[in-house]
This record gives sequence, C-alpha cells and structure tokens, in this order.
Amino acid sequence: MPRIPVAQRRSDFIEAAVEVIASHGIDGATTRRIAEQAKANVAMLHYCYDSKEDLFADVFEFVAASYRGVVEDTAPHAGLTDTARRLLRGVMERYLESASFTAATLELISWARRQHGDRGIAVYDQALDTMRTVLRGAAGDDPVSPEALDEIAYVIATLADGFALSWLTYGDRAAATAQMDIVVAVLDSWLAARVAPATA
Amino acid sequence: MPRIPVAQRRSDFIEAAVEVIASHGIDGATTRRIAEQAKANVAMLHYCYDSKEDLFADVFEFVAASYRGVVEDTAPHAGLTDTARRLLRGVMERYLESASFTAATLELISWARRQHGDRGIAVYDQALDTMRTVLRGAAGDDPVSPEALDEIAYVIATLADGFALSWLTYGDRAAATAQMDIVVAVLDSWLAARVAPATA
Amino acid sequence: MPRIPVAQRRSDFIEAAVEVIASHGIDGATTRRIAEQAKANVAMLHYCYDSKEDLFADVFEFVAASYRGVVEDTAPHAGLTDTARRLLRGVMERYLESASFTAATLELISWARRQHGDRGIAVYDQALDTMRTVLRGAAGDDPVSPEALDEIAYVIATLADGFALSWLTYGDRAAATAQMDIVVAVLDSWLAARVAPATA
Amino acid sequence: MPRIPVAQRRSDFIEAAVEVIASHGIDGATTRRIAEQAKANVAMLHYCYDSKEDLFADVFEFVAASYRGVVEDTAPHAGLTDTARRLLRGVMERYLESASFTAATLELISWARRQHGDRGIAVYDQALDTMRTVLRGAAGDDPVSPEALDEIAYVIATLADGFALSWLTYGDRAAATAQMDIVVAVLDSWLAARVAPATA
DNA sequence: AATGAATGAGGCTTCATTCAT
DNA sequence: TATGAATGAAGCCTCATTCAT
Repeated sequence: MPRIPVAQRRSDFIEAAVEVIASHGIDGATTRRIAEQAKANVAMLHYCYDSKEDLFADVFEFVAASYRGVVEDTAPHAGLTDTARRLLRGVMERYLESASFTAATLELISWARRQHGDRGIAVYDQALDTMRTVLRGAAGDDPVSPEALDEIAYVIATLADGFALSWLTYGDRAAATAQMDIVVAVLDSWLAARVAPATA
Repeated sequence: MPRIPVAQRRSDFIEAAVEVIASHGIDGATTRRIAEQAKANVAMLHYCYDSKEDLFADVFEFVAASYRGVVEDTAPHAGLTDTARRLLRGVMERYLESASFTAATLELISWARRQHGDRGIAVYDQALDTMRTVLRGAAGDDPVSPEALDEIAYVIATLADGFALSWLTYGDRAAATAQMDIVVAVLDSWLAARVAPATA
Repeated sequence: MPRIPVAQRRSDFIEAAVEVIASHGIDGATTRRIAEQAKANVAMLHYCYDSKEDLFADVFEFVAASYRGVVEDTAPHAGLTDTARRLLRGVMERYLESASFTAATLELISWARRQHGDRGIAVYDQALDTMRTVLRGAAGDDPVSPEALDEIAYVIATLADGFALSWLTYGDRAAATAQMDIVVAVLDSWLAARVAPATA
Repeated sequence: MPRIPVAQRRSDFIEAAVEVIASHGIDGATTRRIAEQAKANVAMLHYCYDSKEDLFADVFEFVAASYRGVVEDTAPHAGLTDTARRLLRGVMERYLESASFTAATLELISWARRQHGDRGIAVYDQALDTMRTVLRGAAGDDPVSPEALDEIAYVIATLADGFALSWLTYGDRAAATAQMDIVVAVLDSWLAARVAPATA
C-alpha cells in the first residue's frame, strides 16, 4: 500500500539480502526469503531488480563499502607500523563483531570470483588501494618504497583473511580474541624486519 | 557400455565433484553437473552414492587426506624453524598446483561449517594436529612449549589460508609465486622472534 | 491465463484428486496426473498446496464432509428402525451416485491408516458419532441402551462398506441397485431381533 | 550360487511379495524390496518375471487361492444356516488372524480392479461360486432356490468385507472379536427370515 | 507502484527395467 | 543361471522469473 520510491525499495532489498545471506548462506538466499525479509513480495523484487544477480551485485558493493569504511576509519596514527597494526586489528575486530558478516563477506567473495572474476579482483584491488593510501599518509616523510607499501597491504589482507577463516570455522570468540594478538605479533615481527631497516 | 566397478566410479565422481565445486561453488555443484563431468548420468551417481551428501562426505575426506599427505610428506628437516617453513611452503605449493583444489577446499570448509559444524572443526583440528606432530618431531630435544607449537601451527594455517584466498581471487600464478616468498618471510620473522629467544 | 483465486483452484485440485485417486489408486495419484486432471501444472499445485500430503488432507476432509452430509441430511423419521434404514440407504445411494467417490473413499481410508493411523480412526469415529446422534434423536423416548446404538451404527457402517466393495468390483449399477434392497433387508431382520424386543 | 530352478524361484518371489505387500502396502512393494526379501537381486526377479505386473498377477492368484482354501475348509455341517454361519466366521477369523493378510488382500483387490477390472471380478465370482457350492452341499435335500443361495453368498461376502474394513481401520483385535459376534448375529437374523420361511 | 497467480527449468531421489559379463 | 552395472522416466518439490490486474 505505502508507495515507496524505487530507490528506497532497493536499499531495503540490499539490507534484507545481507541479513539473509548472513543467516542462510549464499545458496539459502532465495528471492522469496529476501523479499520476505524486506517485507515485500517476490514480484516487487523483480520490479526493482531485473534479476537476482543484479541485486547481488549491489549487495556486493554494499559489503565492499562497509569494508572500506573500516579501513578509512583507521585514522593515521603515530607512524607507519602503528597504523598498519591498527588497520589489521580494525579489520579483525569487524570480523569478530559479527560472524554473520564474516560469513557473508567470504561467501560473496567466492560468488564474485565465480560469476565475474573481474569484480572480485576489483574489490580486492580497491581494498588494497585504500589501505595503501592510509599507509602512505601514515608514512609521512619516511622514505618507504611503493613496493614496501604493496607488500604491507598484502600481508595485512592475508593475515586478516586467514584469521577470518579460522574464526569462522571454530566460531570460538574467546579463542579468536586471543589469536588476534598472535596475528598482530606476526605482523609486528615482519614489519620490524621489513620496514625498520629501510627507515633506519 | 564400459562396465566400471563402483569403487572406481566413486573416485571418478569425487574428482568430478572437486572440479564442479571449484567452478560452480557448493550450491552450483548439482548432481546433474557432477554426473556430466564424470561422464555418467544422474542415476549412476545414485547407484554409487545413496545421496548427494554421501558423495560430498567422500569429497571432503578426499580433500582432507590430500592436505594430510602434504603435511606428512614434509619430513622433519634440520630444526623447528626450517620444518615450519617447509610445511607452509608445502601447503602453498599444493594450492598453487591446482586452483580447483584450492577453491574446492575453501568451499567445502564453508559447507562443512554450515552442514556439520563439527566436521569442519574436525578436519581443521586434524590438520593442525598433524602439523604439531611433525613440528614436535623436528623440535627434537629443544625445549619448545606445547603452547608455542600450537601457535606455530595456527600461524602456518592462517598464512596459508590467507595466501589461498588471494591466489584464488586473482588467479595470477606468477604473482602468487612471488607472494609465497613474502608469506614465508613473514613466518620467518615471527619465528625468529617467537622461537629463537626461547631456545637461546 | 485465466487468473483464478487460490481458493477455487484448491477445490479444483481436490476434485481432480478424487478422480485420479479413484482411477489410479493412491499410489498412482501423482502430482503430475492430478495437475493434469485439474488443467494446471505441477508448479501451480505446489503454489496452492505446500505438499502433496497437504492436498490429500484436504481431499480427506472433503470426503469426510460429504459422508457427514449424507448422514445429517437423513432427518429423523418415524422411529429408530426407520431412521436406521434410511441412513444405510442414504450412504449406499451416495456410493451408487459416484463410483469415483466410492473408490476414492476406500483408498483414502487405506491411506489414512498407513500414514496417520489416528486420522483414519478419527473419520470413522466421526461418521459413527454422527450416526449415533441421529439415531438417538430418532429413538426419542424409547429406552434404547447406548450399547444398542453403538451396535446399530456399527452394523450400518459394516453393511455399507461391504456393499461398496462389491459395487466397486463389479461396477454394475443395476446389480448394485438390486443388492441395496438385500442389504436393507439384512439390516431390517437384525433390527427386528435386536431392537424390537427391547422396546416391546 | 545355488542353482535354483525357475519354478522354485518364482514361488519364492510370490511369497516374498506377499510379505512385502503386507508390511509396506502395494506402493511400498518395490522390486528391490521384494528381491531382497526373496534373497535374490533385482535382475533375477526380471529373469523370472517379465515385469512387476506379471509377478503381481501371480501374487493375486496366490492370495485368491488362500481365500478359497478357507472357504473349502469349512466342511458342510449340520444344515444350511449353520454352514453359512461357519463360512462367515471362518473368513472373519482368517482376517483376524493377520491384519497384514487382510491389508494385502484389500490392496490387491483394489489393484486388480484398477489394472484389470476383469480379474477382480473373476476372483470375486470364483469366491462366490465356491461358497455357493459349499452351501448347496449343506442344503442337502432342502428346496433352496438358486437365487436364495446367491443372496446368501452375497450377504456373507458383504458382511465379511465390511468387517474387514473396520478391523483394519481400528486395528483393535479385542473390539473386532466382539464385532464378529454381532456380524454373525446379523447373518443369523436375516437367514432366519430369508431361509426358514422357505424351508418351512 | 504493487501484487496475487502462473510457469518452465531444474533440484534430489527412486523406480522398473535392461545390458554385459 | 546369476548378478553387478547402467539408464530413462518419473517421483515430489523449489527456484527465479513473468503475466495480468
């Protein structure tokens, strides 16, 4: 009954889809369930989106933006190593915050790779780019080579992803919290060896 | 026409399933597609396996065994750190060997978590356990605490998983090969800080 | 093309199911055949009913209601014996009216017994109960024991069922019509011996 | 391994089928189950019988013969009415003996009607014929019209069938045992009115 | 803008049956 | 005679999508 503009409807569907993907997985995220969650009917969903895939593309972008948000919120602190540490910790904390979000993210990455290899790459690139920018800002006048920044971003992403997989599999928040410290320690050790000499 | 014993047919289906899971995801791994890939028909699949889930259980075991194989093949070399490095490299090389295997593995972990939380954990535990055993053998008479071994195994797994995700997303073998070295360097740095002092 | 509300579609399916059950048996009453008979497709059937069993439950209720209708339409006449006779004749006439209905009824009783023992009993009980009520009303002030009413209801049901089986097997309406008189005569003889002495 | 002649195998299958039909219903009587019960495999079944329907035809004949046996075992006693009573009671006792047999019988009757109307009729006719013969023998020199014998046989069959349905539905052996007496009483009353005057 | 009704394709599974040995 | 292997048809059900109002 309430006449809601299409734009609004779309974001409703996106949010609904995130919820459903998180709780039911990519395969369980059917149009029916998404529409239900969005308090609409299936026909309405197809009035707003030509196909389920189109909706998922938007969902993907939404999740990517959320990820970017976490990175950007990490204002450049102290120096390069400290910022890197905060970045990694920020992402892991976001994962720890919601297992559903973590699951949904991994599912979507997998989905993007299968459907459109490019899209997955684009998001990964984007995320790494954002990280690099933040890191560069933190480096300030320190002479850090672009290659070093690339590597740091890559290592942060790798550690965060690995952490996410384990946390998802075990679902043990206490253990994961302890593991966060280990992962950060790993990064620290490497940074000390990789960056310190360069800046010395 | 060719009358093939079920035992072999089963492994045909397992291999086919790995391929299909890798390319279409767990949800897209339908009986139809798997049968087609195995050059059989759907009824044949159900002649060999009572249900799709039964087949997937075997696929799961296949992947787990393969993973175990890699770890066990890493005979204890030199000392603890060297063995750890070889373990990590061995797993990553296995991933690099076959993108399908990598993708299927990740999908199956996700699937196992959703379907049978315990099973996913069991495989992870098993893998970590095997690693710990190998590492302990490598440690020899060095006084390494069990906690340290736990951490080392966890870090190896985390780094390997993170590496896998990136390699899968980009699908760029050359880049991944280069990244292997970075990941190994990360492990080395951390090991130097974590283990060396203790043994010193 | 013609957009028919689900409510009506449902009764279409019910009628179709009765026909198909009668001609193909419970096992032969597949969703395909029922949908075809109802001039719809299988998906439509599942749009109206969540499952085949749900549809069958409605078919069951339909048959039970029809049976109840016949009994209730037999307004209490004259006295007990006359009413009993009219009840029996009413049920047999309903059977004679439609062989499909008769066959479907018998199949459904069998099905209900296998699937939900209680449901089969419930309908039988319900039918007998309705009969008893009508009979009691007809008895008026006559001192008829509840046991006697139970027996009368049982005998009516037994005779009607036996009649139905024969009529179904032969499918000879003329013969069945003649047999109706025999069956009624059987009831009359027994009633005379069972009830008359008590009321005398 | 053991080389069993086809004839023997066939009767094995028939007996197995009876068991399976009794315990699983007509729909549940699959070739697999029947073969398993007969300790053979499905291919063997089709070596002995061209089709499942062929086997069922033999099963049908087997059950019919069993029914005939009951009737024939009722040696003519005393007079017509006594024999009729014993016939009815004999059949009911056979039903009471095994609910499975009762169920299988009714299922097969239904099946025969649907598949080959003629076959159902033939068996019914045969059963009635056997009854008539026995009754005629019991009547001895009494001047009982053929029409009367027909009617008596029909009433016995009708009462027995009606009894069977109720017994199957409720599955209450105690109640059914009590109902047997009622049913016999019904027959007695009617016989007294139908035959006695004629013989008087 | 909104929504019940409709549908073809495909999901997994079981069936009766046949083939090849 | 005997039996593992193979298969097409059909079982029920759910899906994404479209049509008609």
